[in-house]
Amino acid sequence: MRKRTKQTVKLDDVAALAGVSPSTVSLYVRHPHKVSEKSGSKIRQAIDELGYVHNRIASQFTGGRSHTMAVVVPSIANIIFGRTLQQIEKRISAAGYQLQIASHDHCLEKEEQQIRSMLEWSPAVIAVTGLEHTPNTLKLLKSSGIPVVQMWEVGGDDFPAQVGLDHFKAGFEAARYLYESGCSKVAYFTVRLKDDIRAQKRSAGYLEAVRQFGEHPPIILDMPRSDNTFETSRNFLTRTLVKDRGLDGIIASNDDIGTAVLMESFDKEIEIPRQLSVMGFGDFPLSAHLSPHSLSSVNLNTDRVAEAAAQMMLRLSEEEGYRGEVVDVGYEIIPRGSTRLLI
Amino acid sequence: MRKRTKQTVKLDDVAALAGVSPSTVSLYVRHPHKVSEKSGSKIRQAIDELGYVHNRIASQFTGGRSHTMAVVVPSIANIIFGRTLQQIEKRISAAGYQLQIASHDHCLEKEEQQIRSMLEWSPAVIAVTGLEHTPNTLKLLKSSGIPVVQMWEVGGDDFPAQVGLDHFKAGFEAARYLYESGCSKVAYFTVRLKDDIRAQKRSAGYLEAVRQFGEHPPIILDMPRSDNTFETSRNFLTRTLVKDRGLDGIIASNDDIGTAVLMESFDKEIEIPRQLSVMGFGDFPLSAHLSPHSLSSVNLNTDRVAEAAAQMMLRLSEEEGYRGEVVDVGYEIIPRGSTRLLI
DNA sequence: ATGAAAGCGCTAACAG
DNA sequence: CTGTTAGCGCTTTCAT
Repeated sequence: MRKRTKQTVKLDDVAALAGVSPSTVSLYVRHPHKVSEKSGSKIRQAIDELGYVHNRIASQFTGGRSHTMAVVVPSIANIIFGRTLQQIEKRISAAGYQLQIASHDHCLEKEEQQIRSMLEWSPAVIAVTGLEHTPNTLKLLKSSGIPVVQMWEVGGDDFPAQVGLDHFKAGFEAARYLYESGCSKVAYFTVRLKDDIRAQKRSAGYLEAVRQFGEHPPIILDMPRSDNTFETSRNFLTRTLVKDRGLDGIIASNDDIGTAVLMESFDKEIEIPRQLSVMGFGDFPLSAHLSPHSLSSVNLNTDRVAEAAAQMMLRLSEEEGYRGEVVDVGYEIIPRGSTRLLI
Repeated sequence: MRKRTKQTVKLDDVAALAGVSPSTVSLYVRHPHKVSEKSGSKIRQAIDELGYVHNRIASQFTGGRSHTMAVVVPSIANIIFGRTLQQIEKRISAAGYQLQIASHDHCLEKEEQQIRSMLEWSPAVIAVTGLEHTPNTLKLLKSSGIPVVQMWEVGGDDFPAQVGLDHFKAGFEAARYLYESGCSKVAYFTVRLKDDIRAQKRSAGYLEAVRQFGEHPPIILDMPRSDNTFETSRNFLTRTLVKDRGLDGIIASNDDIGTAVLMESFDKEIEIPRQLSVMGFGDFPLSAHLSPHSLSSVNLNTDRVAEAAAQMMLRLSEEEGYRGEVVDVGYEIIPRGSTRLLI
């Protein structure tokens, strides 16, 4: 870490040039309208002339108010989280906050580290993903006193502020839909089940549905991590169909997997949805526009999660006494061409 | 912004409990091995007992060294930028830096604001997207003295540190490929051309190719922004085919558009690639795995951009005197099922 | 290897 | 509305 050259222009310099006191300049920088127009214009001019840049580090240090917000997600590249981050960034930067982002690739130990680092910056609020964390993470969060928003799930009582949905129920309903639309043997396709807790919950919902509606043992296909989900998923489909004769329904843990299944089905001349019905999760932008068969999916209400999260983050930061709330954004099964109509 | 309660436990408290001086604790926190094992263990114990959290704000304020890095991109949700951010985050957080992200949706004025905000935190390095910026942005960057990495393009002499590729050439070559593989009338499909500078450059390359190889006026289809690129692109394809009879090649400004074109072609029973050839940009993960026709695309070497950018950011921060370099990652045309083979 | 002292640049009372 | 004063919590010489 190279040492920054000591800041050249500081607030005092501006004050000197403008012929006012430093505190007036400080006030102007933060609340321009609380300063008389006369002083204001002199200060503005001095700032321009000197090229002064407000030093937020010093400001936050002294003032004790935080102007950053932190978000910790499993992955930035994942389309779901990416969209969420995008919306959150937009909202909070408009409110004058800087966004800090960290990811942990579904590793709870790494998450703990990342959260620990975040807390060292004392952000105004921190948003985390999911209900499950290491005991230490929970303790850190609690003792930091920094408000926390939990995103993507609802439940438990570790987080007074949360916005998400019940992944178990979503998984259950997706599978139920397939059975009720005439499938008799439904499998669950997923990647890295061991790591992805929400995928686990959805698959647990699937298991429950198999128990209630299926007359076959559960079939969970847990694919290894890979550079390309589409490729892996395509490969696994064919193998599974050989191994599990009579399979006529697939729940895909996300729409990428579902899309891959559809592509492979086309090549293998599997008739969708009669011979094989496919239901994804996430309702990705492409899903509705696939041909020849659009992909049925469970809409996880990404936008509502992002919006509610951003809103809560802002309120938690600015509203004294507000503790947050539990927002269940729900989910909706969106039947499309890859599944049969309900009977 | 709610005021943080004054930090409970501070370095001095740890020092008192451990029975050493504050400066020893300070040293320990930053370089544990520079403190004797005896003092070290006492300090470690005191930290645990008190639940001390190192105050990075104060640390950075005093020390003048920055432990954050900033990245400014048009969009976080965009798959290309998302993947880049993911990789950068991983690399720099491993090196002990915190990542700050801002986006501006291709609006250069907003970019200026975002960069201005970023600079107020005096990050160790700032990474920006593209060569074009407002004059003010350039001035800000320059006068800040903070090292800058420009990503996604190469050229000009505003940035000594840059990693990217020549979008004009990529656009030119993509179009040339179509002509050489037998197309006689090639159109360019894009979204929000007015805003996306790199898409403009690619389209300019297309224009040049039309001039050289085409015997038809250029056809640029600039679609309005929309919630769903796939939907819009599908709609526009059909209309264009009606209007521009004889169209037998399409360059899509990104693979999402290319994918949509393929989907629509299937529904409209357009024969790919004989009747219509399609070439995308970006080589998105799905493109190779589309059926019945995989999507030919121009690989923009996202991973290399991310890696080189991260590496340069780290070096610029830590290596005295290093000014960065220009890395042209190039691009590769990847012929697949949606284009004919070269003759 | 460790300690004492001197700020870093700004904001927060308070007084005027 | 503006100025004065006193730190915020840490790092950094420079001694020891």
